[in-house]
Amino acid sequence: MSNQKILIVDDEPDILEILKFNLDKEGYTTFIAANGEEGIKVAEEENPDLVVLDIMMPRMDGVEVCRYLRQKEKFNHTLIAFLTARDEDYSQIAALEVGGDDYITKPIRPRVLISRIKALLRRARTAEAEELATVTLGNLTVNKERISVTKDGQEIELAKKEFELLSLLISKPGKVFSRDEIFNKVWGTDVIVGNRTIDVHIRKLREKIGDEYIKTIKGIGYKFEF
Amino acid sequence: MSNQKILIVDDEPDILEILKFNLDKEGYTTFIAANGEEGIKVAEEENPDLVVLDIMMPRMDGVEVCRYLRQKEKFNHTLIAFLTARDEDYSQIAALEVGGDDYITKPIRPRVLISRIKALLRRARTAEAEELATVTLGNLTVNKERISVTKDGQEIELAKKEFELLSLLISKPGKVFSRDEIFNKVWGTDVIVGNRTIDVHIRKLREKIGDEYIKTIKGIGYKFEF
DNA sequence: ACTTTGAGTACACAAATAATTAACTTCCCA
DNA sequence: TGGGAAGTTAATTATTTGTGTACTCAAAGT
Repeated sequence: MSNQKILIVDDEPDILEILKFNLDKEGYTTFIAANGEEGIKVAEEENPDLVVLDIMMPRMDGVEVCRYLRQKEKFNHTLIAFLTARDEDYSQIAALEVGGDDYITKPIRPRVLISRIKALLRRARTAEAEELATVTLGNLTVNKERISVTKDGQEIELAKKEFELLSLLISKPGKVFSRDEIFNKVWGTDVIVGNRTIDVHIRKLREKIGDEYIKTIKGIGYKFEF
Repeated sequence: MSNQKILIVDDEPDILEILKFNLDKEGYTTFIAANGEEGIKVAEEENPDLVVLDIMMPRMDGVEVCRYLRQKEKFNHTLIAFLTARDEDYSQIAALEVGGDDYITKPIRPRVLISRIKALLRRARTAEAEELATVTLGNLTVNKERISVTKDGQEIELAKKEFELLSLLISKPGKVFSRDEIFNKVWGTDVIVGNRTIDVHIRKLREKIGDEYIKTIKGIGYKFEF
């Protein structure tokens, strides 16, 4: 999962060079741009995972570039880090207001920069992995990795069968699962249980997450509905 | 881990002599060079841990030397400190841009210089190794290199298996690790142990670090939660 | 070489919690 | 309105985990 793309935008060639050199060496694919407009152009083309923006640039400064990028759907998950001279209080505030993920003060120490960048990307990567293991329907969130269900931010504890049952139903919201189907998927074909068993589990689920989600289709089965 | 090598590059023989004298006395192995080219030559030969570079030197100045060194893979982890006359603002900026780790203003006070250098070397030694090997969650800190766990600053001694188990769980806080997963990751696939073994280790861990961190997900496994 | 110590594991039983069943009741809808 | 399907509840059973104790083995200390 390496080979992540980083775009650096700065008007000082020296800095561009140093950063690119260091980041390339760390195994990242690095792009550079000497001003805001060019930065946006490259970003559009390359879809970097991280954009490092100098705040102070002639014509179009970093904050503006950031604002532009943040506006676009496709840069929603792009990380943005600002480079700012120490004590430029205003810049830092503006930078964070406009949706920056980090700011790094100049003078730059390559070593520090690298570790900051690594941390940023690492955090983003785990956050993303989490997102993938997660299904959200309305105010209910099911996380298969944590084996947990959250309702309005409140964690709800479910027993194993309850969780499996809910996972099944929520995997295709709106679809009606017949009792047989539920038996096969949750209990497996070789276990035989009484026919009230499902009901009891459904009831426990409803007790915990609320009655409004699981709907009974009489004579057929159940469906999850938001 | 003492006996670190320091290279000093300066065109003033007096300074070289004073610095070498002081650094030798501190137990460092000190090399000297009177100009940029020589500095590079010695650096290539001796692979010093720290290079102290005078910025103002005839022919090849400190910044150029630094740039050259930084370009080379083998000097990646070499610390570079600049010597600069006070108020040479430009130099300081260029120096740090080019990848310097510190700059020290002249006139030099040996005592101050030594402590700066010590601090630099200490930071480099610890920061780099430690930073990557350390995970902190709430008031628990796990250091994979030192195989130690700290709770509220108090070190807790863990046996190897206990430590491995904790490391695994803490590597993805919140994620539930199934018993199988734990067996595979901690014990390996080729060892077969009784099925109460995990429990016993979990209990010992909880005994040592407190019950509030490791949560049982019945029927599935365990997770670390802060 | 002999003891001591402690990690790691196994085992047996207790405790906790989950799953299932049984016995009802209630709810739809023909 | 009557009968089957689903809901409810408590009781029962099954499963899983926790815990004390004991054994083995290897490392450390003497």
